[in-house]
Amino acid sequence: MAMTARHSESRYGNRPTMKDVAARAGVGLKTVSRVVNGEPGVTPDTERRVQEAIEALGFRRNDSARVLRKGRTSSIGLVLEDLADPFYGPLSRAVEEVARAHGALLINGSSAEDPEREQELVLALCARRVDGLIVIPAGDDHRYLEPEIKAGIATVFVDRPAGRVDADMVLSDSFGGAREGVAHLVAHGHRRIGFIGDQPRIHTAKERLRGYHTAMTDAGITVEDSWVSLGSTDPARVRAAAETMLRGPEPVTALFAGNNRVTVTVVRVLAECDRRIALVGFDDIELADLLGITVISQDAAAVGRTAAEHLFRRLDGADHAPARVELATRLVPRGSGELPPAA
Amino acid sequence: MAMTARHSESRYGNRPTMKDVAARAGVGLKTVSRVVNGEPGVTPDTERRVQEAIEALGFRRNDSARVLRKGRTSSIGLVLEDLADPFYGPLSRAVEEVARAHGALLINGSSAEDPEREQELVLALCARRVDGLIVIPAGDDHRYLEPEIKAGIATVFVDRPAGRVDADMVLSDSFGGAREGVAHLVAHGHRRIGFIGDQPRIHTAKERLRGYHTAMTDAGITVEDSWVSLGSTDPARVRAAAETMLRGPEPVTALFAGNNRVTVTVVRVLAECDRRIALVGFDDIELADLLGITVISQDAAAVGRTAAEHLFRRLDGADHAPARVELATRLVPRGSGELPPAA
DNA sequence: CTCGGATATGACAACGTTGTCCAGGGCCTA
DNA sequence: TAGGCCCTGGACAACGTTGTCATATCCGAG
Repeated sequence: MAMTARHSESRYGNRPTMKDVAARAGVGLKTVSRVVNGEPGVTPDTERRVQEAIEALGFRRNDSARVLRKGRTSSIGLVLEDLADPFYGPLSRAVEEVARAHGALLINGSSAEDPEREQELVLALCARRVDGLIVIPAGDDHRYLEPEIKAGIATVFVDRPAGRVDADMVLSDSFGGAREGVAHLVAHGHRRIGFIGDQPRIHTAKERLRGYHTAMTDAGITVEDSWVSLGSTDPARVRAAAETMLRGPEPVTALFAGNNRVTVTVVRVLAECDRRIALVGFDDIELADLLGITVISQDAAAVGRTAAEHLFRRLDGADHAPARVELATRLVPRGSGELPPAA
Repeated sequence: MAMTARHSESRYGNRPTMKDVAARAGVGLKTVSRVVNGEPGVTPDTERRVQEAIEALGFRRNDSARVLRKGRTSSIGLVLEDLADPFYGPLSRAVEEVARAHGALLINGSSAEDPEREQELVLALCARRVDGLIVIPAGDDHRYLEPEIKAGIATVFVDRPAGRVDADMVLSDSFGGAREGVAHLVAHGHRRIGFIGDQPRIHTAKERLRGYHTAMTDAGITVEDSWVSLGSTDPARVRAAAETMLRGPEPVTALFAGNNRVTVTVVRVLAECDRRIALVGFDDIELADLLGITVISQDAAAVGRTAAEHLFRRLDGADHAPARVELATRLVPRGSGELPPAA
């Protein structure tokens, strides 16, 4: 007898509608709506009958229809680079918590750092009429969002600035953080300091590189080309870059890693290295305290929370000019950044 | 001149509809629909006119209305415990990739291990008529999902079995993994082995505890009550538990940590400890290789991918009885689990 | 020249909900 | 008892899209 079902011809597998509930309870359609939405003006007795019918039929309101009528989806979209990256998990969770406090659901998507995929995702979210968008840009041209923003989809850009579009942004102080980290190495006696970063088309990567250069210049050090490596954060490439810098007659005595993925690979390389090389990494990492890795820490959860709060302030009607918030980073000394230059 | 806007009275901030596009292009409503959906039967010339109108007005199809008509949302819901947990990031990302391959978006929510919040989230997703659901259960009674499942929302439970409901499940072999890990410690000469786990109402926690007991019994060891600690994974509690087990006249010589959060805290405690205590943890952790932590590893991405593939197979019409898949775990020896008992 | 048939297009209903508005009935007051 | 008011409940339109079906147009064959 384990057959039947699944040959239903109607959508939603024949879900009951308010009309069905109304028929069963012997009341009008609108009365069901009132009960479902907790609106006043229904006698306890009627309400009970309606509730029973709802229960019996397994009715659940169809939010698609509701949205169509009301014009608000109570959902926001978050487009980031990669949910699997330990930096974005807490960020996303923080956004979710704020959304929840405002009764909204969160739809997220990973752009995989691909501008085209970013656009595709963002526009899909717009088609669903999310109330707001939080975007960690992969591309650098967001003019495609102009009609959407004009049409009322509140948008906040995070971590990297929006391209060619005027909107709210929440950033971390990449420049200042990198500068501080490199200066920290300088203060511990290093002069030949390597920098391994992400692709320079990424804003944060560029800013961190700039921080590195500024700190070096401030210290009166001329940066040699071989000390800088930019490109993908693919472990193989980072490993090769690090090994190159550590070889040769004049190897670097310290490294600055441009983000968490770079740091992880560099730590692995250094673990196999006989000399003691100093290291400061951008972004904190779980267990970095136990490994004694000095980092420039940015609070991912705070970034997410700030962005989401901005977003909902907009949704609640805030009407000021687009703002740009920059969150400070924090140097967390744990040992690796305080090593003196190896002989 | 930076005023105006934002006083629009209509919903969606006055977004143009197909009707508007039709009027502007001088064609019928349905023709616009055809163009937007790439349906055949439109002259190139007409299509061009419609495209221009779309461009000029900044039209974007309203998917809410579309969903109402078509009955499919092309979105799936994922309810997990905490997106910020490094175990769930990759899992969620894997689900997203599969969804993307099927043209669906992913809505996720964190239950924070609260059954009530789980139910609230799940039902909100059902109200939005997600096509399918992937749930990492917080509660142990999912009968509330019965009407939804009956109504056609495909559901796959992950990591922990569903409560009192017949549905697809994708689990890791918690029992076998824990048993293997504890046996590994036994094989290295340990007999007084502590177990620190999560709340026993969580299925995986219970299974891992069972694996521990089985391995101990298999080795002919009688477990003392003081060797086992179950409860929240709050660092303070775990720390206290570990410290207690390591104190006293007959301290444990090895610890088995029930999940990644417990492991992290235990590693911290052991780092402050003068004796060398062996450790095996359930779940892998970033950089665990560098710290030499032996773990029972489960592939979060594989779990997510498997679950999502099951889900879409259902959505594509698979009609077999609910299946239960159990994924194997893998012991990864890295040093901490191979330490001999301290004197 | 006519007819069959393909092709392009539009009119209209329907999806399930909510907002507006009106009707009926009970109750209070004058 | 009439008049008015409040309270409850229902009929109906609208939200923006898609499916169905009818119509207009055009082509080629007979």
